[in-house]
Amino acid sequence: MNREKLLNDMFAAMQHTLGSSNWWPAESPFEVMVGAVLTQNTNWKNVEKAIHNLKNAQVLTPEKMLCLQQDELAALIRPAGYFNVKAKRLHNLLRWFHNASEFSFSKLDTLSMEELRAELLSVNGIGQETADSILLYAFERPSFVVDAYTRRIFNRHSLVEEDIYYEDLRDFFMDVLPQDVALYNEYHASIVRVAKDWCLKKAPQCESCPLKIFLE
DNA sequence: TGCCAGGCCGGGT
DNA sequence: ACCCGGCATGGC
Repeated sequence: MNREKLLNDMFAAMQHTLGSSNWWPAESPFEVMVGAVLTQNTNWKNVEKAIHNLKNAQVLTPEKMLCLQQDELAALIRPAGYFNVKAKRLHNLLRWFHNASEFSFSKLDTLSMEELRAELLSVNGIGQETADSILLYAFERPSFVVDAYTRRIFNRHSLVEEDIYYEDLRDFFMDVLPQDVALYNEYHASIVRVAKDWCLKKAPQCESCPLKIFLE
């Protein structure tokens, strides 16, 4: 099979049906970073409530958030679940951000994408998906984000093994797609929308799914 | 009502 | 190299 053509065709089909997704609704790169941690294994609706609380308390800035006690931060992000671990993880991330660049996104421009990725992964609580989400949606680096939906959908289409490693699944896309931030942004967003709007329905709407024609 | 959501870590084998 | 329990709320 020609993986490059297949991935391009699947993307075109999703775009045709969905249009553009305008994804990761956030008012700033910093809000993206925070949301990336808060959404770990958590419904986005709950994350929105937590972010609302942070804005309401006027602490959605790196300086103020790092000044909060962990239990104060935890109380604010309570609706997002796992609030104690997430408060720790946010503080870990913020301490790194301060040490690495004094809370400046642009100061990290000198790092290569893989260097920056390794830095993020060194933070306790930042795993591969969270790191790639931050790279793509906050730093606007071309790092393809894969998640449980990506694995499920591409496995169902017999394109990858069900237990493929995160890194290998990421390479499955990055080895053939151009290193393009807008493309990766939209590709990941489209996969999530297909999963939610077709696959995860109580009665899956496979007949009308934009990816249907790519099933063997 | 119970099940699950845009994971990750630490400890065990 | 895997496997598993813990972490926790709100929506359906």
